[in-house]
Amino acid sequence: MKLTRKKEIVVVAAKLFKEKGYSAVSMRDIAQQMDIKAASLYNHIKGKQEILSSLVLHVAKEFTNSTQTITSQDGTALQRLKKLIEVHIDITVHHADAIAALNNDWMHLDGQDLLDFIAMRDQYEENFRSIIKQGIQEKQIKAKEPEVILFSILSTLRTLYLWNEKRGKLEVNVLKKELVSVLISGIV
Amino acid sequence: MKLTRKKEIVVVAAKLFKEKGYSAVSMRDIAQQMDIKAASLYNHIKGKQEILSSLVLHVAKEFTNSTQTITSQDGTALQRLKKLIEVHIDITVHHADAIAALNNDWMHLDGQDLLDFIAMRDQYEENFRSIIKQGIQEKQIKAKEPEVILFSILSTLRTLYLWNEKRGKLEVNVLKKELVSVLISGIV
DNA sequence: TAATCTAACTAACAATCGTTAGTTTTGTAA
DNA sequence: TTACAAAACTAACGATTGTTAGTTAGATTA
Repeated sequence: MKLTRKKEIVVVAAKLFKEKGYSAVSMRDIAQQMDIKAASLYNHIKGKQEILSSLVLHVAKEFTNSTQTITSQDGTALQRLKKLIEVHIDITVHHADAIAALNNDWMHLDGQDLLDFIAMRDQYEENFRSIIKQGIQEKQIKAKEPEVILFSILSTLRTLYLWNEKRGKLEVNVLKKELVSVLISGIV
Repeated sequence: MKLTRKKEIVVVAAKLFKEKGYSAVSMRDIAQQMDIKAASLYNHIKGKQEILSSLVLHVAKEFTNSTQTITSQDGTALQRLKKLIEVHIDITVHHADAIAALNNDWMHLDGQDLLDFIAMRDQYEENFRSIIKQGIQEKQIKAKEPEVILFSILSTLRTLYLWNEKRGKLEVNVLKKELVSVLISGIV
């Protein structure tokens, strides 16, 4: 497998992107972190853009697939919502750095990659929205503004990558249970 | 007042920073948006860093002051929490672009500005945390992991600047009421 | 009118950017 | 040992970066 070295670059780059953003990280920064020279990176990747798109599109696909699966399976809206939150937590825990790029650096994708990303993002959001609307229709969810509910839950899930570091001793299953409870039942 | 032109630069820059991030926006980009040349910007500002720090520190102070006021006034934890959410919405609506920089570009501050920002951010978070702990102690808030509650509410508020655009016809007072309800009482 | 100030300009700087070309080292298989 | 491929290297490129110096046009003040 030639994948080893390339993936290593992507992983190292992701960590740097998370701290300073795509534009503020130079190829020389990435190379230095790997104890090689910048030019050597080009033995393994086509360019800086490829690092970003590997990173972002891969995890975006994971989100889209998971969400699609949940939407296609049957279950009540709340069951689906719970599953959605749990899946989101799982992906976040395993790809925290990539999610930073997905949240903050997607606009630096170009050409078809950018279009693909936006399409996936829209589809993901639409799936989420339909579950909430289903819940309101079935009267499982209190009929508030669906967009406010969508926004609140999605914001929390998307920012989770930042808090996962501080999660500390909080075990993943505990986090899932707590977060599902807070997001669905509130805090009072 | 000589402030006029400088503030204009800061406002224009904020809008660009919001879309591409601080590092991806050049002085020439900012100048072009104002129909002048990059060098002319330096008649009004010391440099790129000053734009960022004006932007970020100003709104950071506003958050810190508001939070400090709420914490020092008396009231139940839930009353304070509600007030906190409302204040956050007000500031967001009036300074959406600055908040983008505060969320995404603060790490590009340097020297004392960076230290000041981090201090304010920590203080803000600590005030928030103490209100939640107060609520748990007074049994107004269900005793879950306080950090999970803090994280959930703060994430939603901090990302609000992104959704404010799409808010559309949703009036500010409606948004306040809905968001307070969703964040505190949940959605079921 | 003359002097001053404001805010724009042109031109250029040193540094850094992503990237390419060509070369050398290193590890593995015949 | 020889041959080959993988992966590193040096050197350099054209473009862009933030910024400075010196100048000029237009408005305000003395």
